[in-house]
Amino acid sequence: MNVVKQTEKQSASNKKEKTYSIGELSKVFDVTPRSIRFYEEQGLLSPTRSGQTRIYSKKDKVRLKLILRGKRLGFSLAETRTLFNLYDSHQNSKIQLQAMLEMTKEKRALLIQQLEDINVLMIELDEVESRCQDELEQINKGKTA
Amino acid sequence: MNVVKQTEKQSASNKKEKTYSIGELSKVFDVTPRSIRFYEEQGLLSPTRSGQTRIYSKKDKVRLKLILRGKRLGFSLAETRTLFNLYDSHQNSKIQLQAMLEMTKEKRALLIQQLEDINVLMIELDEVESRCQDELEQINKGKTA
DNA sequence: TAACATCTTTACGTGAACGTAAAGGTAAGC
DNA sequence: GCTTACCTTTACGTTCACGTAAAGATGTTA
Repeated sequence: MNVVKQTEKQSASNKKEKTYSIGELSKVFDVTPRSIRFYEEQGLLSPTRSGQTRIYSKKDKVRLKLILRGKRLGFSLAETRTLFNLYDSHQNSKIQLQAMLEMTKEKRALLIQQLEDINVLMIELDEVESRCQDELEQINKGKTA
Repeated sequence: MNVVKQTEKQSASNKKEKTYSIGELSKVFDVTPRSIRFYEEQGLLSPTRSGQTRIYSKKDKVRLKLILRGKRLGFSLAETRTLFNLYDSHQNSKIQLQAMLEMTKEKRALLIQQLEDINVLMIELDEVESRCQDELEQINKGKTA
């Protein structure tokens, strides 16, 4: 009868920090649980467990967001993992920092290229669109087709 | 001895229009001939032939450029093909035009999302980079590590 | 004429990112 | 106590975008 479920109970019984089930995250980000488990298998997430069940913290949630954004920008999971590892390693040796800088530089170049691509495509879409609309008007007015 | 090859000969013997071999295009765009043939197999290119050999026109070259830009932006070959088909169909029925408009709209939304993603990532890269450089300076000065 | 560079087709192989059963555990609610 | 919902693991299957021989045709160069 009561729509309120897990979420409420947790925040009532436990004041520590909000956590998420795999199903919740899957809905929030519109990905399948299978994908989320796969990301873990690939070393991109490491949720804690309650028995067998995975418990995701806010940090995990942020990570997932980063993974998905990376995907949208064409990063492979392996690349994202590498970035995570570099970022996580707080021993931060000189070599690691330099690797990080090189990676950011590389990625930045790619992003700039993408920006260019997007600009060009946007303009082309503009043209195509207005031409389409013109033709549609023609059809609707004069019965050209 | 002479570095000048096919290209020269063609433009000398034939004033029509410049054409390209698969090898030329492959160098120009830094893709393998295998990929170019694959795009043809998928219905994205249809070069003419001279005997068995594929001959690519300027139009084909433009198409290839579009394919690759699409790829960089995360378009599948199937999507690009659909766009090509819509664009090519000059019978331009009302339905096709509307399909085209919807597709451009969809794509535009994706591009806007990507722009957002890129902006966010750029800022993050800035932060990471300056932090890295700070730490590198620390290391180089005080021998912190 | 022989060697090479480049082209061709056919066809099996591959890596990434999941999809999809199958079979079972656990906790909530009726 | 039974159903329902959600979780788990294991493991094979699939799609996309090519890679990679293998084997042969064609054309230019030494």
